[in-house]
Amino acid sequence: MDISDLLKPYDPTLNEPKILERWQKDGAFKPRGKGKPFAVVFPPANVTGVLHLGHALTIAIQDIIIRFRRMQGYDTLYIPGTDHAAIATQAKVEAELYKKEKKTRRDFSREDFLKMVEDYAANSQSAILSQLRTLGASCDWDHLAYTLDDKRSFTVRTAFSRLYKMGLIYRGTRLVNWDPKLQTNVSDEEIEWREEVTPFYYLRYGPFVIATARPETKFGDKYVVMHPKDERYAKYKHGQKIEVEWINGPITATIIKDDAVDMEFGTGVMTITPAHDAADYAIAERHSLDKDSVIDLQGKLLPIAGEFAGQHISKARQLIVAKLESKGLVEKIDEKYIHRVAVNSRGGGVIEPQIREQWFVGVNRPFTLEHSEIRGLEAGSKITLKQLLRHTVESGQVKIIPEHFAKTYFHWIDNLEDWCISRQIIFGHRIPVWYRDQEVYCEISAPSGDGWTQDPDTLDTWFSSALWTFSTLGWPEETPDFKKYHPNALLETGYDILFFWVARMILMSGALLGQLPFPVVYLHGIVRDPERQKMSKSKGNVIDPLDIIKKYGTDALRFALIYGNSAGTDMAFDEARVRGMKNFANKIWNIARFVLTNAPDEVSQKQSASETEADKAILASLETTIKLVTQNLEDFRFNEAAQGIYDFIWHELADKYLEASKNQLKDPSQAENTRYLLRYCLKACLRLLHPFMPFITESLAPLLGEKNLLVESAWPEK
RNA sequence: GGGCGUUUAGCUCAGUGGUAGAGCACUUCAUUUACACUGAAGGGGUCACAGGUUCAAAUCCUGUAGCGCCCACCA
Repeated sequence: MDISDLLKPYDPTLNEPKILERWQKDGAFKPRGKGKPFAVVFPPANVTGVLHLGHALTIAIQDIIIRFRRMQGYDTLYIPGTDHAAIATQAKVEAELYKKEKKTRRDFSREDFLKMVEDYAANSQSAILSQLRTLGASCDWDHLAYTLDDKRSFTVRTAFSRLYKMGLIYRGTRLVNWDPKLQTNVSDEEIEWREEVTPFYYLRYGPFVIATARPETKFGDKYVVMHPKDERYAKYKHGQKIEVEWINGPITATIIKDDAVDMEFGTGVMTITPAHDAADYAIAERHSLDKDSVIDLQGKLLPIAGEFAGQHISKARQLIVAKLESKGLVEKIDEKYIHRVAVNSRGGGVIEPQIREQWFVGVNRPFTLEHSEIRGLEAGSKITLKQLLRHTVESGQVKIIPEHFAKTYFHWIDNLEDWCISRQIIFGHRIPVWYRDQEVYCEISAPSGDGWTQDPDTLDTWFSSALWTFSTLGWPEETPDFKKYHPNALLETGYDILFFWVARMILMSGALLGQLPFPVVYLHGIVRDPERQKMSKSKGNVIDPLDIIKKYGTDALRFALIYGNSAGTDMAFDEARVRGMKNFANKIWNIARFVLTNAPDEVSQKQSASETEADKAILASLETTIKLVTQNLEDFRFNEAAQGIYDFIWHELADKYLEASKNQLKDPSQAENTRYLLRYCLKACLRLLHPFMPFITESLAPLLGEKNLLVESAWPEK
């Protein structure tokens, strides 16, 4: 390429693919093997679909950091990867299957269905990787990882069995969030609450009136609960038994006094359904009450419902209310009650809590930290995961940016319950536990001998992504990669997965390695649509980064996402801003045309005697800009770094110095030094701008005599 | 119910103690001589409101209001 190729205006769509090829051919993103290690993982993208603008922001920030540090001489490693996203992916395939062929997963064998999900995941993965490249992510593709590939699966089994032996993973029976649609349970974090207007029934229950939004669950209600201090019911004693006429005839009810009851709400009296409601379950636990199931795993009523047994709860409600009315048990109905319904946010159905035996990570169980590089936690000390999670952030060893998210993090820890990690879906890591009669065997691989059966459940997808900072580096092998790049240099991700992912990485790294996964967490905000709505397929407001790139180029998109956005703050996506940044790219292109036309060859520096005021001013301004950009990048203020380089290039170099140079070039005593400075400033700008706009800078660099790829060049010092 | 954030120019947002900023939009001039995806000049804000601290507050403190998010077992 030479100056005649600098057609006008700048066309990123022609230019960017060529640059991608050059980086690719050169292996430019591999760690150089010398310098201080600096590793960053790309948050493994779900193979449920393609990348969105949020990923583009992630890549823009991470790639700026990586390119900046690489130029500074660090041994950078940027690890790309994808996440199998267990439930979300399986739900998606099931939904498409039903839409296309009206079939469900139960119409196929486990193997055949799994094959379909895996094909879907593989397709999606190749699309994602191509997008990562298009967005300019300078990842080392040799380190590509997938949460469900063989190496990662081995890491997962190792982690599971070690945590099991440490007493941190246990099997327990308790109330879990059951999704009857997907036939699996999900963790508390995966639940989304939706408000719904529903009738609220006031029912006569012996001498009391109880209120409920869900009469279909009330068959087994044999405990009636009230607050111990409620004067209205003082004459009833805890444990007292009374006979009441109920849906299917008389039952014996027991009075329970518990201060969980809100005296102000409803009538101040309630009956409980411990097997299908978390609050009721907690009361039943406190008083050792029976927890009879009323609903089966498909959402149908059990024999306890008498004549209604076998009916689906969604259909049974009206019939039950009709019967209650015929028996005169309905006091009144409030038609406008607002009820909160729990829904599986991973494409599932309405949650129906069920008592089930599941696998948990116990966050309050003391364990011995065998090895520790975490300050304040001695090797051999006994702590709980909760304490570990709190300590790492509280002690400042994991610094969260912006700082206020640390408060959110602590708040979450304080309310944290054991993490339910087993799922009843088939796409994911099979739990490495085998049973034979009463024997339980937990190891990395199956036991020898006959008669063993493996636990049919799979793991929560976040279990494998929690290991990501080291599963990608070869752990449990003590690989050179692992020794060099763990802890990672920092973690960069969206604040929306602080609990799902960030906290659990701290947990796994601490418990298994006695290390922090990273010293810094930089959280970015959510990219919203121009009306500030969250983008989602169902709303139809998703903006595809590839469409934007086609119109304005990757450089412009990256710069627009960075410019004017601060850590942890949501942004409303504004196409006009991207257009503005495309203009900026064009500006640089034209600066280069001017410089190359007027100073086509390398010039050596003239002595300062011939320096003009403009010369001095531009050099001083360049020096300030280098300091400013460097400092802001080191302090994670990407927006200010971007603004600094933008202002210098456009308003100092172009608007002032280029204009001044037009006269200076006519003066023989100044011409040579001016040519030198034009080239010098532009070259410095290309380097400073490279992390932000890697494509246009890389393509201009050779025209100015840069011998090496800009990716591999040194960061400007002065 | 608990927690967190936010309110700055028409729009989208930076700015955290020292004379109010950017991008887009707008007005006037310049008409192609690196760039019209341009240049020069300019208009536009009592920085939500009320108190307080300070020589000095958009910035720190207290309170109020609007908006938003997260967490939570009101049946």
